[in-house]
Amino acid sequence: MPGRPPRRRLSPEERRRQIVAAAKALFSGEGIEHVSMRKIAKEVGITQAAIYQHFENKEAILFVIIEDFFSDLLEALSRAIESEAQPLERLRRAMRAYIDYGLSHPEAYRLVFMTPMSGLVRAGMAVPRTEEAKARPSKGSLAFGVLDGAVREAVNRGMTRHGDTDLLAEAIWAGGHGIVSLMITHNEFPWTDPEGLIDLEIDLLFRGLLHEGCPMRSKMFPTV
Amino acid sequence: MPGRPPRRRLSPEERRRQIVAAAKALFSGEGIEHVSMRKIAKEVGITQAAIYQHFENKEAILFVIIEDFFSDLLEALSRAIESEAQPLERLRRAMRAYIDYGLSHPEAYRLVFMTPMSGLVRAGMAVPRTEEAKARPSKGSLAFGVLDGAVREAVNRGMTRHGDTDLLAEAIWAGGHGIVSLMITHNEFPWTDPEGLIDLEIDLLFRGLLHEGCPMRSKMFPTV
DNA sequence: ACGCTAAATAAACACCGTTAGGTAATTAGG
DNA sequence: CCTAATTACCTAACGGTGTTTATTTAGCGT
Repeated sequence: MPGRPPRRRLSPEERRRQIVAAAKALFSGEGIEHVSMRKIAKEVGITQAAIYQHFENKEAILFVIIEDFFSDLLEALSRAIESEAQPLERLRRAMRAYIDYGLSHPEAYRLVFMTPMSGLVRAGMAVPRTEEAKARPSKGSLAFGVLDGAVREAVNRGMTRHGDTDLLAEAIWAGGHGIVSLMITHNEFPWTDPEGLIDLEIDLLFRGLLHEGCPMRSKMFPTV
Repeated sequence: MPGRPPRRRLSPEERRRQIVAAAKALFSGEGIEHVSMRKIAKEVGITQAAIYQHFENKEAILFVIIEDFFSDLLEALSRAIESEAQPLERLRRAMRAYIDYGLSHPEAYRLVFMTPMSGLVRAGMAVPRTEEAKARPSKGSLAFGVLDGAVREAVNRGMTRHGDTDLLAEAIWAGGHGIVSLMITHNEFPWTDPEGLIDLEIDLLFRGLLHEGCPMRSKMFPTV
């Protein structure tokens, strides 16, 4: 009978890489719920307890995944707007890129934006408004900054109906998030037209549901 | 030493009520993650295994909670629009009621609308479009129907920029969901003005981000 | 070649959802 | 009223989870 394979010692850096890689694989494969320390360890070829030599706990592994998520998101957003000068089109492309990125990374998106306290706060996404975030901006806050910046451009040029940039950026973000979140959670829902829904959501946020001049009682822009 | 307290047998109906009540209490108290069969059982005063006499599994308990959630949501939406005739104001009130209800039941909302496959599909919310849902509408599909109906009124009266009622209802829903979902998950996020954000989101969906006549390249309403 | 550091291990803890099988309380039938 | 059937409930266990402790041992520096 073969004795168990000889214990191999790897450099901490290499093992960390392996562990994160295995976690990511299980992650996007079977979904966040089914990523366990034991499965990660088996994938890597070590015992579950060995992981704790390299990560304080499970959260610490997920934290790395979250950071990578924000890093890739930032790159996707930046690439989406880089070759465009018109502010509104920049904003539209940023939203579209955000939605596309979210929908193509559903498990990570769920972890970051749909799990209490896992993403934003801990990864320090926190809109670049706090002093701390302004000093050492995280990839997350930079990602939000892309959206925020696009909105700011439009506001500064007097293109918008409303002037509070911060509030507008949050509202725009919420709209995009609503689409991503809903389609991820209920991907079996009988959506009439997913692609059309995305376009309509963006258009609604930009142009509104109503015909121009259609009167409506509204707290922010009372017409009636 | 006192022998263990005598075993008390209750009627299945009464026990079911107790179990669901205990689950709901733990639910909104400690959050969905920390609701376990053992804790429910301890709260009720029975052993964990006894629960399986009344519910097939944990999901079955959550299912009852989901049904109640939809039932209460439907009532909240109905009450919000009952004394209003103007279509747009009915729609606005329905959205506001949806958001308020979600934010005041964060744990249940998370379970229903932010957990894969738990809510809509299984509770049969499924927009009242499928034949099955039209025949025996669930509380969930009726709740969506309130939103759907309000949108339909506005569309029928030619008040809207776009004519696809189904798509519009989904987009409006996504917008409201975005707010609720984001504020629930990131309730520690430095929102500049939560109340203002809700109003702005609704106004954005109705009136749009842009000044009237502000040109923008758009897939749905090209102006440039 | 030796000794030290630390990566890896084995074993255990407390928790989870769920199941099998035995006990006993309630109820139906005679 | 006594018996028999039903079934609510319990005890014990299984395999899973994250994590901790004590121990072994690989690999590097002297």
